[in-house]
Amino acid sequence: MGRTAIPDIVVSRLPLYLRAINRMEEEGLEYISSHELGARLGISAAQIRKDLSQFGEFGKQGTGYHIPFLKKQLIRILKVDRVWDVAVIGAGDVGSALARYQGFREHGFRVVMLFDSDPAKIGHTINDIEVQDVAQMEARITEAGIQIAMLAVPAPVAQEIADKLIAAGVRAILNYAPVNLAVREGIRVEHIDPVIHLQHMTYYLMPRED
Amino acid sequence: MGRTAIPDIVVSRLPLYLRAINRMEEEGLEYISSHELGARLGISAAQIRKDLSQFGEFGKQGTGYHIPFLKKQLIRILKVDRVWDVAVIGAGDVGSALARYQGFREHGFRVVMLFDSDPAKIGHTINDIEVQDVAQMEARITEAGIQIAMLAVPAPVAQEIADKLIAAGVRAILNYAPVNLAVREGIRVEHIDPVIHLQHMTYYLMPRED
DNA sequence: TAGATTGTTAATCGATTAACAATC
DNA sequence: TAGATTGTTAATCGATTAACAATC
Repeated sequence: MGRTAIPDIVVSRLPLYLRAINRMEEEGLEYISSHELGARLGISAAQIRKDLSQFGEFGKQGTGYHIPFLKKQLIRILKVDRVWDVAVIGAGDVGSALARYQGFREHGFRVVMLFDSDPAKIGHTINDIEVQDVAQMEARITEAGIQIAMLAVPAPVAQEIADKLIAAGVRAILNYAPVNLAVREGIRVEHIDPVIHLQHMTYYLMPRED
Repeated sequence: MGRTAIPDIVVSRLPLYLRAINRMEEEGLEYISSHELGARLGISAAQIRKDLSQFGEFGKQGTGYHIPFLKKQLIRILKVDRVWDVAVIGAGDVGSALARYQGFREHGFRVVMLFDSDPAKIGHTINDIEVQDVAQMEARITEAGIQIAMLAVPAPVAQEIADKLIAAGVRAILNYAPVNLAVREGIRVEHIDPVIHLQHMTYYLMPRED
């Protein structure tokens, strides 16, 4: 039993396909070929067909993919055909922006808790979400059964808080702190760090001569 | 002439190596082996040695890599041995957080301009950076010779503004808007979108049964 | 029907890993 | 010297692309 697992690199492209498909649906398109979708994403048509065929036969010869149908399939595959509750840790600039961001809801996510250690912030409300004391974090996340956290705390405390999140049952962490988190098998961590992206790009830039 | 170019996937790992090396230097470590560095990053020792050897011989048999020396080399290779001026477009939650972020400076970047279209924001100051009218953007970026921009504007206007940035001489865009930008050859674009990461992770999560 | 495009197989390409001589 | 670890080559592994029969 059990077909061989889908390569993670394939899974990592599905959200990009979904985002593009959403956009095309907004534009009023009804069908899209692998070629057109690939052109938008800078990916080959063959790769898109191969990726999608891992999950089923979603297209039709001659006409391509029906956009509403493909959208539905991608949403189901990525398990965002429900709303996932998310906790945000850290109510600084980044954490506040995440708590306020309106784009989560329509893509399967809802920020339901926000934690900080600063007494000046605790009790205040951001986008109708009360800032709670991080000391309560483990208990509150455990009782709510939250599986996803976004970590926007200072680098020196990120590992310690990540450990507590995992102890509380969190299994996926989107980490905004510029540190590599050590986590046990089975815990997903992804990283957002603008400096990493900028340094990647400067490799290719030429210094201005002035 | 011209050796074959370094694969981009190798370049993309260098900032991660640099971040880890910075951390180790802070911890007071002096030497690091490819094995230890790999363990921290979840990368094989062989890959680290192979990656670094693309740029020179930075290690020593028996002892590994001298941390301050390797740091210096990575900084040079990534061209962050200078300070790059960066423009931020959009003074909403994300743009403001970027303008305030203190972590850029020590890694080679400095936010020097901030633009928005909202008259209520123009003229105000965020972290000593004046919010300027986006109508002035092209002129101001051109005259300052800025090559790097972070784009934190609403999705519907992102492409249009990206086109103007490129016309103004920008060659690297860190795009926070959830759209795929179409850019000509030679322009670097990288993407930060929390929804993409969250949807990647939910693929692997099991729904709570409750 | 003719044209277009899928899903899939085989070929190609590129990246990672294993292994080890060189050497600190 | 003995032990450790590099840089590099060859082997392996996996991902991407090309090609095409099937079919809408």
